[in-house]
Amino acid sequence: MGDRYEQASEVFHLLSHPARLQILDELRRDSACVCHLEAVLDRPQAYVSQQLRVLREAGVVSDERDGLFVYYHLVDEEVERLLGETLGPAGERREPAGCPCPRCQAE
Amino acid sequence: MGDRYEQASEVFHLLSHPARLQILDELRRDSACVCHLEAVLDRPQAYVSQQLRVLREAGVVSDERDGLFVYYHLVDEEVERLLGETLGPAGERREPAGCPCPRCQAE
DNA sequence: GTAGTATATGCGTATGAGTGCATATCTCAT
DNA sequence: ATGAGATATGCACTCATACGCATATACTAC
Repeated sequence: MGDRYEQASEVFHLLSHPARLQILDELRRDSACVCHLEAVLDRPQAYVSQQLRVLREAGVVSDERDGLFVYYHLVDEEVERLLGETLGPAGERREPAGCPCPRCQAE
Repeated sequence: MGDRYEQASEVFHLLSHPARLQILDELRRDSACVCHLEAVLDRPQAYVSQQLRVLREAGVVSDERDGLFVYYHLVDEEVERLLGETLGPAGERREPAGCPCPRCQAE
């Protein structure tokens, strides 16, 4: 079937967006809560949540609640390889100022 | 700068489209004329030409005229690697019925 | 020149994606 | 139960994109 290309194009569509790309790049370093991503991207919380929803519904990230915070993980290996191909190896985890989650507070 | 993600997302955007993806997949097997792609995709000529323009203006394919026919080549190595990553190794070149170019006519 | 074939371009339209904003939901603490 | 912080959802608006179609251009043969 030709919808092999349909399927593949959907994966690329997820990556064809700067904010989503940055989120995924951050998540491949380490899982992170929404407030962490909000601080790194410097975008409103609702905006980050919406992009996370797109990624979640596509199945490339998973969410895990811990008290007030929700931690997101990158779970798609193909996406991880594609990120490595175009962005190079994952960098260091950054601890942005203004993120209240316990992980970022433990400087 | 953060527009590293901007740049990368543009590459992914090109690939986030079934028809363009199929064109690029065909071109990584071998260069091909428009009528070849038109036959493989089973789409109107104008449609194929428009997608080729997008790819050409993005610099991932080049065009080379030979008489009546224009042959397109895949020239972007990163795109070639990304295609290999998600579509697997390139398959055999197909010679579709209904393509008048000399290459396809030499069965 | 004309005719015919291959390819490119321009334009109109409709559908969907991206984004902002208000608000709802969940959880914990008091 | 109330309040506060973290996250999710719903809705509306705008703008880009995909696509179809008519037409223009480029080349060849006669």
